[in-house]
Amino acid sequence: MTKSRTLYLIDGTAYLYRAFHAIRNLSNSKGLPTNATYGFTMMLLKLIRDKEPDYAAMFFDMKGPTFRHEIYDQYKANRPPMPEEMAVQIPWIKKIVAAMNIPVVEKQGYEADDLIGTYTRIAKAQGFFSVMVTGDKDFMQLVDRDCVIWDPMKDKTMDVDSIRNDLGIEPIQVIDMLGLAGDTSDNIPGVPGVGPKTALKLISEYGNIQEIYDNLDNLKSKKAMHKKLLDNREQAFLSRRLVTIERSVEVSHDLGEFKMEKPDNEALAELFKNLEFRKLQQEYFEALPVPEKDYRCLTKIDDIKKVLDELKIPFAIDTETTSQHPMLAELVGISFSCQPHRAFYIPLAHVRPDLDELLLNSSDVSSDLLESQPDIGEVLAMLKPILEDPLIPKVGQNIKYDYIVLAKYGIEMQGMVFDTMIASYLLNPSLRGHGLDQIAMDLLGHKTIKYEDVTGKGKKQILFSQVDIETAVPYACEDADITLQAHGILKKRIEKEGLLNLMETIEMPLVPVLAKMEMQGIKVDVAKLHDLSKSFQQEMDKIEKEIFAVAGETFNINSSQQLGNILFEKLKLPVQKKTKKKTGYSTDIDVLTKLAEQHELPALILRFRSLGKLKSTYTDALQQLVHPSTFRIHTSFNQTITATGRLSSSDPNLQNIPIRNEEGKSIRETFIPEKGWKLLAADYSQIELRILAHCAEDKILIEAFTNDEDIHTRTAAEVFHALPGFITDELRRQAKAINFGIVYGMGAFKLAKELSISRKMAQTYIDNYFARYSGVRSYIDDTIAQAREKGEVQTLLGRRRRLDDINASNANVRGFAERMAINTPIQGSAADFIKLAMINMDKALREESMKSRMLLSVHDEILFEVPENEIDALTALAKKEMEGVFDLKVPLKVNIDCGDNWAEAH
DNA sequence: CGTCGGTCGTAC
DNA sequence: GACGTACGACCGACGT
Repeated sequence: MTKSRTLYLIDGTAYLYRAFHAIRNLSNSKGLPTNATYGFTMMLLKLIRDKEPDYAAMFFDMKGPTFRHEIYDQYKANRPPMPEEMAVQIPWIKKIVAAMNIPVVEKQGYEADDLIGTYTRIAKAQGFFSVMVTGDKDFMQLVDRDCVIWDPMKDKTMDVDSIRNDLGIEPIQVIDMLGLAGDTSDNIPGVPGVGPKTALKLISEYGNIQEIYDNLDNLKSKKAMHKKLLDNREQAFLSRRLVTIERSVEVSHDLGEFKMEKPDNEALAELFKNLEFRKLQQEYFEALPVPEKDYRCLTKIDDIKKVLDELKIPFAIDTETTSQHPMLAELVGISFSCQPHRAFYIPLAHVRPDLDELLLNSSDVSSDLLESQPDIGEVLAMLKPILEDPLIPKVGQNIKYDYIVLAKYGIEMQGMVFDTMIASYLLNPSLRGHGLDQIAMDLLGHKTIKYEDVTGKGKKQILFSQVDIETAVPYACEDADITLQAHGILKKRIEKEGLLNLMETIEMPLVPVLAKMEMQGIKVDVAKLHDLSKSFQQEMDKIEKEIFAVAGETFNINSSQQLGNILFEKLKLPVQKKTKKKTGYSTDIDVLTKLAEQHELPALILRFRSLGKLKSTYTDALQQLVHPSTFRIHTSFNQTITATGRLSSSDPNLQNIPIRNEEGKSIRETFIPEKGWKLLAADYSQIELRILAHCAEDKILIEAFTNDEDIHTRTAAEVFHALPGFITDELRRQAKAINFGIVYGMGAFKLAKELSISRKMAQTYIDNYFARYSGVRSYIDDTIAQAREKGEVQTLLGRRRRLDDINASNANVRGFAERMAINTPIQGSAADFIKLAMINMDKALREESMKSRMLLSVHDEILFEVPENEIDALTALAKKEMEGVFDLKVPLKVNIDCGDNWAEAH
């Protein structure tokens, strides 16, 4: 290659199309298609990395007719309009090109080809070597000793020699070849019946079209060909003209404009972030200069006082502790940040990591460490008025955790105005996690120090209190710093997305309410749990023996794989269904229940399984989780897990404690109140169907709820065309299944299975349902239509969930999204209501100075612990607050029961 | 020895 | 393939 300056001329339009068609179904979480943008970007990056061009320019076609349309009105007339998915990506592609500092050339009336053709001519005149970056064969006509084609996607170069070799003609002859052959994609006719092969042959023989026609009579070919050429003479010359790239468009001759500058890495990083090109984003953020960080460790009371006095608002706070569970955690240090890249850490309770070392060394080592930390009591006393001031706003990442930890040290934090974890969740509740590390990467492109990096993991893991202060400082400061920075970005997004009201009126006020419930915990009868475990174990031992006797061998009953082999291979019982991932035979409840008709083993297995479930998941696990000092169970309510807005509960999950059968009830009985107190459960009755009635404005549903009818009986009457008085328990049960199914978007198949009826019959029921509940029918249709349009659904209080698959071409995938579209507004609105009710109840209990306290929330139920003398007052209060939480077109109804254990209260 | 996907079962 | 939302126990394959 020549050493002279090289100009890269990039055929932007061609790459836009190629990238769009080469990559399928790529989009970011906001539903923006990004396939073309991605392919285009990769092409550009390859060009920049492989060729390191000094001069480059990008060319695009411009909308509107060109001179080719003037001479041939059918030019490109067969082209379908640009797909919407491609059009929306063009602004992004242009932004990327701009951020890469590549000049763009467009000119009305000309295509990219003509501009590139013109510039190769200018470049040659100015002593430049040209590389046309394209995959389009039309450009071969421009190739000469100073101009080649390079296709980054195939990494293939075409020069004069390769064209001669490949085609057997000179580059300039490509014009004549294409003129004869035409081009279907551009609707250039050429000579019908003459394809590329024939055209090549003719051109290599005669040189050009003119020569062919001049020598038509001497043509050494068939008569048919002769006629084709003769009949389409005009068309051949017209086509030749159409495929000829114009090389004298009026443009600036100053190639200095194309001198490459450094890309704007910051802008690129921001673009890649929005497009969610994770790997590229990371690369470009890493290329940015790292801002100077100011992370300090404060140990002197005077210094701490000074910094606290200057603390600007809002500030981010983060606590470091000895445990992931706030109820078991001891405070080790606290970090604050009120300016980006600046944070400070106050170590409070770091200890020597290794006791042996402490003993070996002289005792003043440990006193060094003590001296290097301020007195925890003194620091907390200084912090208390700030943290408890509701007018001093605080932000945090999972700030409920910090609230609980601090509460144990006598600080009841107030003014918690923003939680970055919750904000991230509200912006996209479908996301897997909302950890600070993910938020830092997504929003700031920053890779955080991992907790494990500091404490180690597995067997080698140490407590945070055992981490060196020097090691702790950057970690702890970073958490506060990142939280504050993320707050800045997330706050704007929350506002922009219209989620601020939800954040301020529901999610943030809920934080201290949940925290107090977690701290309160619930009492369990440990002795009874222990007895239950024991009796379950005894029965399991017995059944295990029977199972092994019947099976004729011992095996692991808990292994569905081994069980499947026994049932279906050894005993040759009929296979009911396979497991989803082809791993083997299904042995679930339905299968075993069916098999129980013909063999004694399945029933034994079912019993064994049921007992094992209760023991391992509940009676054993709950005992483990009794707090060593409160003797109560403190679950974690997670506010940022579910896609619909519900809370979830873990460690232990108190939202799936059994209730349906006798043994299940016995587990609920172990949840008890304090002596002299009762448990009081307040349940929303049919809250989801009431929300459906409201949203669908369905006449029958509204009437039924307004009259406080039994909704399942009413549905039975409607669906089975009977008077309510004639509805049997069985019919009511079936109607109940239908009502549930509606909320979940159930199909006939599942209903048929549920009710053990034919699919046809199930379909009839569903048809009957929608015929009667016509409001529900149109609500479902409207909701799906709206979801299609907006790509998301929302609850009554404005909680949103994106449904990217709602327009999927795969009917299965789309069906799934459609059912989510139906269920999410209903389930999510119910979640909104119970959250709001909890906030209101908490406030009311305080205002009424009642001792009663909220313990748990289980989706449509709130469980209270109430002193006996407050039962009536609490019953009235809960009914009032919960039923009045939101004004619907139907009344909300709350059922309340009270008892000496959770089973009785229900 | 830890991680992770699969299967199963509990709740609303 | 066919009913939404969770948590978690257990198994077994796989990687360190």
